[in-house]
Amino acid sequence: MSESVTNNGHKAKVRRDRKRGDKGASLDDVAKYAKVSTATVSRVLNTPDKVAEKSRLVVQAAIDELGYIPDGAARALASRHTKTIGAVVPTLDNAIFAAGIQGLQRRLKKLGYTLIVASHEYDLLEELNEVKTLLRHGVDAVVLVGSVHEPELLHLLESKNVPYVNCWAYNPDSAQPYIGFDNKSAAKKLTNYLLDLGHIDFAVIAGRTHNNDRATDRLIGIKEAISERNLILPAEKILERSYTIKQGREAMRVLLQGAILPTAVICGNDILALGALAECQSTGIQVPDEISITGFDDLDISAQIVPSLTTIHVPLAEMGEHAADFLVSQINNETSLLHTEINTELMVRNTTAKPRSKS
Amino acid sequence: MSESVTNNGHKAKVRRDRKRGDKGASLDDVAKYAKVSTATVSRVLNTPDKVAEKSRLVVQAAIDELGYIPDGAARALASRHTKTIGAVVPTLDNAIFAAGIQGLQRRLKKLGYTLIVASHEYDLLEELNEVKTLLRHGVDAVVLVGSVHEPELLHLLESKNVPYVNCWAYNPDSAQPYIGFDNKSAAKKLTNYLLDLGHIDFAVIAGRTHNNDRATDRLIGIKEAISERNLILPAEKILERSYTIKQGREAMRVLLQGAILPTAVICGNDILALGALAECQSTGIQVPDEISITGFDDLDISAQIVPSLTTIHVPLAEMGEHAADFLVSQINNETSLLHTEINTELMVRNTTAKPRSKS
DNA sequence: CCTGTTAATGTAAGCGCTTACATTTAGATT
DNA sequence: AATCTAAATGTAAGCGCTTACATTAACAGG
Repeated sequence: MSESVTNNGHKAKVRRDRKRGDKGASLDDVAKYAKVSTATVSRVLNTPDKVAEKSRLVVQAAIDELGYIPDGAARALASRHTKTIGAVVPTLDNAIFAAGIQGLQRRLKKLGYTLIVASHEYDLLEELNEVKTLLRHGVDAVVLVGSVHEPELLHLLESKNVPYVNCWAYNPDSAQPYIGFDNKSAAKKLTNYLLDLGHIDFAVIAGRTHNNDRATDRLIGIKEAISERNLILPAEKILERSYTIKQGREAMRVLLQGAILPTAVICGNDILALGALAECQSTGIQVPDEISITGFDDLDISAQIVPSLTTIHVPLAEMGEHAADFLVSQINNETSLLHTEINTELMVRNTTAKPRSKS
Repeated sequence: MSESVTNNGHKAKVRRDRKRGDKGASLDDVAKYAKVSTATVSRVLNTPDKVAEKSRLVVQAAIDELGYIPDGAARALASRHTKTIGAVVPTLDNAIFAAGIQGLQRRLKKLGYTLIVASHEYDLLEELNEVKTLLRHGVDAVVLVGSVHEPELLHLLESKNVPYVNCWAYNPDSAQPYIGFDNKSAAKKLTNYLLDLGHIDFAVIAGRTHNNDRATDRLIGIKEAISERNLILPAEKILERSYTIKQGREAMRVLLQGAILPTAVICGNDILALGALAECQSTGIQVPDEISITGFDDLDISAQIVPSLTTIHVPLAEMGEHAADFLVSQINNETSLLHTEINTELMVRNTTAKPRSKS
């Protein structure tokens, strides 16, 4: 007897740690329990209407009884899809991305998909890396932000046949899918409103435009609107800053030290505008009496703050939902519109007014 | 000839859509290309030091050449782990969660893990569902928010042997792992500061406490501090609101209509405080001269706004990083501290002052 | 030159599912 | 009752990896 112990001991040790048992039941277990084939169990999971009601009930009972949870990896390997979609955004720190993601996620959940979000901190190479990671995880589709990416990124996606869509921007002339809004024309709309009020002396606190088409387009829109009225926006009145309140304040501080004060300060987004506003408040500058300030994005806080912020409203949740629908239909090989424009709206509030009369 | 066309046509049609080819190269392809076995390729991917440098180079070249990207599903199925971690938070709309997630994600990325975030909108059943979804996707570990969950949730996690940790709260007496901060004592610290200033008439705009241990603990801390000074906080001076600026404003409006005005309004978080502040500003009430206001969380904006907000600072990124480390060490069966407290800090700023002198 | 030892590599058995195809069953039609 | 058709179910071959174990190579010591 004692001799066999050694051997058995060895055998027993083999493969003990990674056996089912700590994990739950498998589809096989369910099949046995319900006395049907694995195929039938799989069918009640995936195509219940192809199964007779009687056996569907038996199987369902077995599933509940055993607390069976399907193994996503096995399912993905066999079916070639993960029911997972990836999104790569610049950052989650900015509410504008968080809001879009929220809408995307909500819709995706309804459609039976899970979202994986990654951020690249405004680094295009990092964006590419994140997409590779997502691909490694087998995402069925990808949502991207804006139109500027590493060339390799789209090649990769296309060569792997993974659907994708660009969001937060809009370009109907592109061969790539877009679901978003026209940053340039929205910025133009805003600027024209200010021009119509009679403003002439502008300053801009723009977001960083490097590798950021949204920030770039907004700035272009502003410039275009101004030059179309034959007015001039001096280069030194255009400040580029990162999207933080602190930077917004700092930029406004710089502006207030200038020889000639602007009557209107157009900010790249609400965060910068909130910073600019705060700086005015702490310096005792009256907004909008002395200076008008505008934002872009319409954050929740923008409508509530005093004075409330004139800005551009963007229905981001809606955008996310459209993106979800688009991608899922792509996955299912259905046809869908390549370009969907989300409409922006100018929200006129209390940080803007006619320019102070020249004294 | 023409007769065979029919048959071939049929055969050819079978399995055309879902073959590799649209997908990239497989590990087998790499092995063939490099003239080594699949095992060797797998080893250079997972345990490169177990492979001779010579063949490692050859394999690496093959991988680059073919643009090989491993199939996560297959890898997960064979290895029993997905290199994926799930987080279920109440919402991403609240910057406090976004910030913690950011820290978590950053660290996880460094450790070679991918984060999947889900939100449950303060619905415990939904939280359970999300965890189930995560489990279906095979996450290796889960991060949870707070200490109140469906009982089934923890059973599930434990029965599947999936490591988890509660964050954004702290309970050293629990048998469950916690990485977070003590909401109650932080709130107490804040309240004591106000008491030390001489405040007597308090009002509280709390977050919804139902199923929310963080909001509950904060409220308890406030109450305790006040009653320890033998003062009274009337029930009608405690308002519960959702975490939105709008609700904060509305609550403050209610408070301002009361017969006897509070000299200090303690808010459940910065969002509510910002709303309360906005309402005061629009009503012409001076903060902090007439009313002191406090928040909790220390959002970026809170330090920049005018007047800047007195609040509790919480190093959320740090918390996320600790959570990442903890979970990964759990996955690797290393031992680690069950409880890690993240220290909060009282940020005294400009929305608080001594109470107005009674006239 | 042989043997022992270790390092490197290869072989092949799954991991837990899905699904094409085969088979059985049930129901309809004559 | 015999035949046909469609619905339900079963069988079993993978999906693309990892890894235990087997085999071979490399090299040291005698």
